[in-house]
Amino acid sequence: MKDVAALAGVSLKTVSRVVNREAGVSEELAARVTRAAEQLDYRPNLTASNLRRGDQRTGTIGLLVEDVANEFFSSIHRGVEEVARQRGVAVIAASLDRDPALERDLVGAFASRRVDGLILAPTASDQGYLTNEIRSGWPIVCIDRQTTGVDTDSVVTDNRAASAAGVAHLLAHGHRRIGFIGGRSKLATEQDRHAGYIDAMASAAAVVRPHWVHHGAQDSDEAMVAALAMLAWADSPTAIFSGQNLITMGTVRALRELGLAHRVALVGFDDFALADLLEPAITVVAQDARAIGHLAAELLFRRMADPSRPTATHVVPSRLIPRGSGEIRPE
Amino acid sequence: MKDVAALAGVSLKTVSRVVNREAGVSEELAARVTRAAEQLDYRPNLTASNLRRGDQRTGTIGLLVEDVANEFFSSIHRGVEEVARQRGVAVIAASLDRDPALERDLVGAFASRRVDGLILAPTASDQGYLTNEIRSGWPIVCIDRQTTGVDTDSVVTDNRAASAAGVAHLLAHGHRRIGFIGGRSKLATEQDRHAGYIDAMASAAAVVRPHWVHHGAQDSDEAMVAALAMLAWADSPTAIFSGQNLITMGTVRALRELGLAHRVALVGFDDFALADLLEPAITVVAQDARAIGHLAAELLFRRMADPSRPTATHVVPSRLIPRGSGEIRPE
DNA sequence: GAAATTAGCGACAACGTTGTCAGGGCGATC
DNA sequence: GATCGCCCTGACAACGTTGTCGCTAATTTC
Repeated sequence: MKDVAALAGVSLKTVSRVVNREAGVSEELAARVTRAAEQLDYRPNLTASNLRRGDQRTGTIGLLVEDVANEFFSSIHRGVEEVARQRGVAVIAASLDRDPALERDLVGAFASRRVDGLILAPTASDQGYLTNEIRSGWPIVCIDRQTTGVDTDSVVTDNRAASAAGVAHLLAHGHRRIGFIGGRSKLATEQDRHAGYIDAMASAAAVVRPHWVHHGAQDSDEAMVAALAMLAWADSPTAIFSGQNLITMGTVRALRELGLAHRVALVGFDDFALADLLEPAITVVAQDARAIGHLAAELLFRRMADPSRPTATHVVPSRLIPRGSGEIRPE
Repeated sequence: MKDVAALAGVSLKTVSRVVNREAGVSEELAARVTRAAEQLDYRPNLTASNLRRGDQRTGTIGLLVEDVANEFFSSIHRGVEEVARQRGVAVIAASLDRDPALERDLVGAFASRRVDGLILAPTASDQGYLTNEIRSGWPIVCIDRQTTGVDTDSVVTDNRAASAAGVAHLLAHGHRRIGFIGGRSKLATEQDRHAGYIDAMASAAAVVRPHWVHHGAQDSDEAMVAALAMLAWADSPTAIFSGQNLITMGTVRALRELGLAHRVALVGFDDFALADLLEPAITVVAQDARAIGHLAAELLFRRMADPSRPTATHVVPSRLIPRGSGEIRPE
């Protein structure tokens, strides 16, 4: 900028005015400055600008999710990005890998970077460490799971009801022996989905045997192993409800391996690409990930504009998409 | 920081020293400062720090890809993130949606943010606009496609050879009438994959009819329409080679719809989740997206450390994974 | 015991930008 | 012809840090 000012023969401030399109610069001067800037290939330094500017905005928001490569979260990312782009705001994303310590570290790192706001899919069991940040007015929106211990805006699915609906669908097709395969049981989403399963089973007066329930499947492979084990019992389930997209995929693998894909029913939480092309096609309880991203970002910007507005929890609808695997009847 | 200094009764510089763990502060003082910082919930301002620091590093790198929600690119993102995290560097990602104007805009935006380096999957047909940035020493690594018009490090697949191998696989299984469905023909990747198709056909002296070749499928749906049209001809192809993951999915849909999934062979470029669970399972020419992300990030950091090193193009291997759809023989 | 070294700390300037305010020029008004 | 007001423009300080250097007091060295 100094160089531009020198080349155009004007003061720093005038260059600043031209760059920011402020009123009050004669056309002639503005043209001269613009020419000089182009000639020197000048790029304004946004970080310095943000430092000096009153509002302290960095034009950056943070997004912390379980894994940016997971279809569900990458779709959320996309949704967030779309809203942010309209406002010229950049998105920094990172993966937490269900590691609570990492969550705290990355939140700290984002705070140091002064991101203007944070969209967080919490993985730690308690977000008490956020208390100070929130009190200081740092805008935070939680997605997928709610925070515990602090009060933030959040965008969630009614996991319990959605899960109960999925299980009820299986019950309605005549199943009584229904298994549940879930992820890390410390996560609230996980617990809610399990609770929904229990709810549905209870309201149908269906018995739940311990070996029909598996918690803690971390990925597709672990889910497959769990499903294989579950299906090895003499009184094995005639239907399975799986708590998450990767788990559903693992379960499909297990059913295939055992040649049971057309005999054991399956309903999965979360939709995924190609679910409709599998044989049988997979019935799922679907969340609209991109819409979640949109909404979360909108809420974040609304809170940034007005930090004092009361926090709210938005429950986005989920819907059951029957495709075949969930409509298999018990033999 | 001022407040911390005041509370601890020391100078700003001392606080700075403690925060950065510089030597030369007595234990007692350091403890006092640390306590004060905690009490005030102080977070260092990284942007100010970077501004002042000599090296002008923001601890941020940019990643520009076609779509962060596309499995191929989100896996790359993940790979980049893993390398960046080790160094305490954050990743800003954005989607270009194959829009050249957007590419220029976002590159400019990232330049203004002073990201320390850029990983770019080019979508514009010419990156001449980058000349100045590169000359000024801005580290850039290109992935997926090479830049044209400027000289950068790049990480690419040998699209032409890989594509030829895929088509040769079909030829080896007795096919002569092989179709090609590709994406936007302006993209270099696209052209190379098409060229590979032509190469393989030519070296087998197989005829290529114009209506067996479709360019410009932008998404899964368009690919499906193209495949349906292609398969409607009297001399329709007995096998199809598809140029990208979304296109493969659309083609699968078309084959299903026509009841040809087990009669028309299919080999796709790019692997995707569940490809092995489809019926038939889909034979693909697979790139290791995460490895591409790793390598690109490593190269970027190497260039950041030594801007003068000569640029190089790294060709990552791709491999053909036979799964069933590519081994169907013509009737 | 004096000189030299070292450890510990602070004052000040600077990074690249913008907000504030003051000043110069010029036409309009009385 | 003096005064007022307006339009441009520039000087300066400030944003939150850290690099440089200088100062004091304690420790070591001869």
